[in-house]
Amino acid sequence: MPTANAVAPPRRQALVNAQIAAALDEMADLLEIGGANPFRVRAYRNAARTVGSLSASVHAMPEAELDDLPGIGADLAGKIRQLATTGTCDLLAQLRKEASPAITELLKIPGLGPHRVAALRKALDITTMDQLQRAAKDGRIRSVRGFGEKLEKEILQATAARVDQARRFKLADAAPVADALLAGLRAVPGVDQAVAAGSLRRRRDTVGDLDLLVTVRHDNDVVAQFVSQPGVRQVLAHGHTRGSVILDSGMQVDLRVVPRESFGAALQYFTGSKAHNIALRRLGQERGLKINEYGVFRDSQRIAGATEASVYRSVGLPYIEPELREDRGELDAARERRLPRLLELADLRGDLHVHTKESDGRDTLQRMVEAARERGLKYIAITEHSKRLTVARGLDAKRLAQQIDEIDRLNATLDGFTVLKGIEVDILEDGKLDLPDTVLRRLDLVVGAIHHRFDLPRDKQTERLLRAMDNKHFSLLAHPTGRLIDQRAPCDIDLQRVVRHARERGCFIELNSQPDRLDLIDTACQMAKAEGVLVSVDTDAHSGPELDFVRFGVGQARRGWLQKADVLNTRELHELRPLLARTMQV
DNA sequence: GCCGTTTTCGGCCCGACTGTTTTCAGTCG
Repeated sequence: MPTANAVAPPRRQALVNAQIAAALDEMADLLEIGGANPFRVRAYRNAARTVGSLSASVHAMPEAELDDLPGIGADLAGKIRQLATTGTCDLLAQLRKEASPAITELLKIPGLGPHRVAALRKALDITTMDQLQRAAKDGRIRSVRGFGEKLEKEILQATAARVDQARRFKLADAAPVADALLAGLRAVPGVDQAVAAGSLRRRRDTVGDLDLLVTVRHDNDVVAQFVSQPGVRQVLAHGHTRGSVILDSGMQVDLRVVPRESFGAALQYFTGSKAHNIALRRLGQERGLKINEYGVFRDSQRIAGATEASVYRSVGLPYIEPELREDRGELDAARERRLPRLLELADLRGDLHVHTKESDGRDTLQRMVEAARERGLKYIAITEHSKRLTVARGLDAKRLAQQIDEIDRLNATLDGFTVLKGIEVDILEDGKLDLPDTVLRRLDLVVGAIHHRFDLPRDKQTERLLRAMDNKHFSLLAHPTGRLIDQRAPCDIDLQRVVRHARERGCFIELNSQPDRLDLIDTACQMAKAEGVLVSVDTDAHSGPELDFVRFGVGQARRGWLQKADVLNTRELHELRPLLARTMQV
């Protein structure tokens, strides 16, 4: 993650949260390679994580407020302030001067940690990936104390295959792989339970590797079978209780085997996040308890571990949902008995962003209605693209008027289900909408979105969205940042300003459930909630089956602490209409 | 570098696996 490139000098010197976090991580890497106090290194990593998961912009925070953040004291607050305003800080500049910044890249090679990287620099003056590869080819690595032939060979392979590394997989791509592997594990004799843990269970938008957990009724060779199954490209580790492989797809899968009585402790442990677990174990420590993947222990006596709830209970806490386990305040909330009751799929009554064949969807209006009813929904909004988006056969005013009439006719035949009349109107570069008010005013809701000029500077892009919301017919801002996972970075916008403007104008913000969007992300959901703006969890479905994407949106919403009351489309239709009408009257 | 109903110093999460060793350090999750 931390690379020298991640903090390349931006146009203006100021850095946003993610860049500040990357800079802090880079300092941690450089300090670690330099042999600094490991706890000092940890302080920088903790600060990086804290800054990276903040929903508010560091840039706008006074130093005293920074100082109040957990794990950030006066010193780090000063460095963060310097990074935020000038783009660098004295320590970072000094560390980069002392060691080639490229040296942090070497930490990404499996098997190379800070000590070995430092040893290679000392013995062979290696500070870049190229130098490392050459040394491995020449057989010079093995001469360094602590290195051998095998490690040298692995380093050579890893440097050659670097393109394939550090890849993350979309949740929607990883989930079926996990399901198939789990089915295989359950078929192994002696296997009791097989479940997925890790970031998949926490419903992160992307998954770095799969963590699978198995309990066994009796001793068996489940790890041996796991590592030798078809589809495994490389075996990274193979022990009695743990196996680790890389699949042909490049995805890493880690398998852990624990006894049945440890299931809860192991599931808790391997679900993570790492930061959550560290904080939890610290709580245990304060009570004289040791928490590990086998249970909770007082001295050598085991006092909990069969269920996850028993682990949390041992430190005086209620059960914490996996999606919340990021060390973003959930432990405090648990202690104070104010954990949110998270949104559930069954809470949703409708979907406010749906396409049909009329623009770029694949199913007819009738088919989309049937698909929605089959899934227990009470309403959907048909929101085709507007005319600017010609590649999607966007509707002009005339075609939209025809669709409005068609929906009116259809609604007259429906019982217990309603089709809302909408549009996904393009927000033009100047913030105007792509269709005239004369037709927009006939709609139940106007969903607005950006589909071009993603590259505007922050001020202009933000203004563009604010102006769009100033239109009295505007209801809902769709996929607000426009990001596509692995393909397109989020637009540079001041999201907090956008959300506040939405509140003032009586508008709403979408959480788009398409697996490559998941936009808003979790921390942005938290921010919307804090600002009192309802989030609409929609699918943007382009076919009936895509309505099922909503489960990914619900996962992201749960990660954002959203409850039923925080979500617009949990409202029954009679509750929804006044909310939409209010936006239309502004 | 941070932090404190065991406070201003002395702590800071825990275990499996690997490779290079000959009892263990380093890495990883």
